[in-house]
Amino acid sequence: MTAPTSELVIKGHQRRKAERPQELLEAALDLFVEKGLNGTRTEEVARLAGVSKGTLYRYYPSKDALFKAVVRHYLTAAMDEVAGILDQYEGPTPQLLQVLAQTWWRLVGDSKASFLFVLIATEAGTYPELAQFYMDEVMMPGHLLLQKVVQRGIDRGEFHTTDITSVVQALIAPIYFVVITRKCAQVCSAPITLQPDKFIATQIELLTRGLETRP
Amino acid sequence: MTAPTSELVIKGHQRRKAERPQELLEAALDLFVEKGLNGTRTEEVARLAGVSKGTLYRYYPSKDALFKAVVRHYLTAAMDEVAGILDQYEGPTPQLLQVLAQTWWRLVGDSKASFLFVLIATEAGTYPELAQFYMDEVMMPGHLLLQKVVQRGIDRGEFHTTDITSVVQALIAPIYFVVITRKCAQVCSAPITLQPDKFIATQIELLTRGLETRP
Amino acid sequence: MTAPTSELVIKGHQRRKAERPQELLEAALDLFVEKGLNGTRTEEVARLAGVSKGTLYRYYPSKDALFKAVVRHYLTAAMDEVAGILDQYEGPTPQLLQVLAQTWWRLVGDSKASFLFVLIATEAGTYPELAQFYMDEVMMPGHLLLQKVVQRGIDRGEFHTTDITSVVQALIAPIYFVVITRKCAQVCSAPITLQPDKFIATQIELLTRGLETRP
Amino acid sequence: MTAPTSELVIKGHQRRKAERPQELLEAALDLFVEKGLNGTRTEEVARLAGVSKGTLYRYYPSKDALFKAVVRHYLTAAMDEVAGILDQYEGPTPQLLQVLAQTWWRLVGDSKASFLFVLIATEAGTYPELAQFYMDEVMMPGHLLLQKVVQRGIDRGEFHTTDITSVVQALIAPIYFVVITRKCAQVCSAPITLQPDKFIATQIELLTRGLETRP
DNA sequence: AATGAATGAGGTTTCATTCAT
DNA sequence: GATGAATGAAACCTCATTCAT
Repeated sequence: MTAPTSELVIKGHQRRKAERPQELLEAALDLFVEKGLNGTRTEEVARLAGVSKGTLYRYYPSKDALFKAVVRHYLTAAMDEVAGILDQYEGPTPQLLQVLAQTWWRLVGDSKASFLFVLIATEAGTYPELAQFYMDEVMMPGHLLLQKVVQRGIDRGEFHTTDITSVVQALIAPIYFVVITRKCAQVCSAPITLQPDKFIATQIELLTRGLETRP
Repeated sequence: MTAPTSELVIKGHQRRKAERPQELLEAALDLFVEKGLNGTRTEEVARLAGVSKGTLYRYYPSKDALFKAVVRHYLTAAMDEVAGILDQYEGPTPQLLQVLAQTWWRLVGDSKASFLFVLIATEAGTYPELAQFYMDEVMMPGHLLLQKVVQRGIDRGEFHTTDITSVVQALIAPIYFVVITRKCAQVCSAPITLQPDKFIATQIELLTRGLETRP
Repeated sequence: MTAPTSELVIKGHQRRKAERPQELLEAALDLFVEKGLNGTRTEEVARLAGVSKGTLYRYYPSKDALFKAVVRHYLTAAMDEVAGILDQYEGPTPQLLQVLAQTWWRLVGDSKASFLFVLIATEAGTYPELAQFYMDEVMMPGHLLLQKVVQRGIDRGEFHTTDITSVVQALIAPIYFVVITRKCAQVCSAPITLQPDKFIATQIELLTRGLETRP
Repeated sequence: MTAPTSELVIKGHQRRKAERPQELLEAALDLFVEKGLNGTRTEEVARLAGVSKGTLYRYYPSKDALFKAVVRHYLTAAMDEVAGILDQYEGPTPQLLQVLAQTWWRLVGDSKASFLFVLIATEAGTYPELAQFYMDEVMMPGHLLLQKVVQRGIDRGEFHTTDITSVVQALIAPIYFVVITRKCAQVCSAPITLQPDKFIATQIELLTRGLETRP
């Protein structure tokens, strides 16, 4: 029989407080994905998280800050995890690519957060600072990561010399497609039905096959 | 020697008036693409078109109506033209697909209007009626059209039996990619440089080759 | 019988429009004086001017801009007029000082606008930019003007050599007193009753007498 | 050798607690003077005093109450001390006036608290109850006190018969000037430099000389 | 028909005050 | 008693839409 740790005795206000940021980020992600950045009202985020307007502003001092926190929480963290795999992996690059893609898909692609990828494209004009933030924190690191992977394959003689940019594009393109298609299907009677797992698997297979050096 | 038609004598005020709707739609498209639906102010549309707010509302009684008119003008018309090709075309389906894709690309894909395709995904939550309108007027007809084409290829024995939905998806995916990438490049220092013509050509080639029946 | 000038035919919207800025500035001055800068709500200014919130913002894009316009309209203009007298005056400096003081009193001191002089002292911490604006546009020019006058008296041998700053202070001090006393009297049962005309006349007399060179 | 009084054993928490009200009043005065009543946030007062918001509200149940406490602590107490001098003083009235003025200046005029005198003028409209409180607790007693002094001088044949109100005004006017000038100098590049001690001394000298009966 | 002045609902953000811990 | 999380009434400001001229 052990004494309760300090964590276990937290309850009421304290317990709520510890969970607030997470709850608010979840609510914000849901609404940003559903209604866009401009279309989401801060009060609605608060209500969805079960708190009042004022509480939201206690944790995130502005809508911009809230968006940045959402991006950091749902994307940057995942990017770092994916990058960590690259540093430690020892095996052949085609397999590495598979692992990276699957990890990314599991962490981001297969969740609402993936919609942030498209969101920024339409809201960039209204929120230029956030667009730049997104580019700096997510897009640039992502591209650098993918470039390193492809370069690794070329250096090890596993990939034939090719245009690295094209490969990066080919890796990103299906993401946009899945994201947008999924969103359209939610909003209205969808003419398209998509099986994301199957779709993404096919894309990766095509790509890695195309990249491999052949006798 | 022919008498001047009524069209030819229109000038000055009259001429301006006849061009107003067109100029307003151009301005609206520019701004919707740049700032999104929610982020575009009607006054700015009017100013960009060189008229006053009141004049805008004389032609289009609301922002929603303006958006619908933009969609009809830039997308529905193009869709009809593409559909017209299908009805008249007599040759082999692979060539038909090429012609359709090129026509669509020339009319829509290679212009600002293509961004509407992505725009609706982020604004759908805020303007559900417009989202439904877009689905009914653009997306559904587009898919039906493409399905008819693929079915035609199968019926004529030119395409091997396949999942029609997959083909439609494969035709649409590169569009999203080009649109989003182009937008990101406008807003900030883009890590990606894209040559749309080359990109789209490659995609179509891959697709049609994959669809052909082989010995 | 003359044709009506274009001014006379202005009516309705147009007529109102021409008067709006003036009416808004009057309302703003009234409320700034009554409740301070921070205590005045923009909506109240609009209502007092007989218009809606939106109309206020059509003419003055922010509360700060409104305050600056009030200062320019009620103080800067008066300062310029006072300065104009200095440039043209040819007579003895003691008389010039009398004329300047009386003019200033008539234009500013004897109106609500004089309270702006004190207002800025308490609101400076909350609106530092406006405080600086006030210093640059009103206080500095005022002091320079007064310094020039005193210097003129010394140069012409009418005033004995003295500390110019002290004279400027002595000219300004009674203004503050009158302004604050008047305000206190408005708010509550005043223990002080003030006759501004008599008070200011006495102050000026004392000052000019003290400045004159004597045999 | 004396037993330790209860005061001497208070320390740590106890000692802190006993000083809380004083520390809170100091913080409140600092901020009221810097930012005005409306511009000061209660949380900032608490933070400057080194306690939490809740603690502030434990001692002073509202912002109004806090302001009243500040006024009582910094002004009413000083007024009482000054009034005490009047009751005990036996010497000639001109000297009494000098002592009173110097005492007041040392206790209030030469400290931040003197700014409260001007503060109320701009905030009166927003906080009418506080304005009335200030009038009742500070201004009225002050005027009555001064009136009594002047009356004493007249009754004893030391002052020539004169308008008592004018004397009271003449005593108060330089206070306003010093307070406002000092504040302006803090906020921005001040065109005026003031030596308060010298200024106030000159004022008093002028006044007392003017009041004395002459042969 | 064209203009742009006017409106007011609604959005983001602040802050005095309360109260569970 | 002390804390600071939570509240929600306002405050500033925007902008789609109307309508007198």
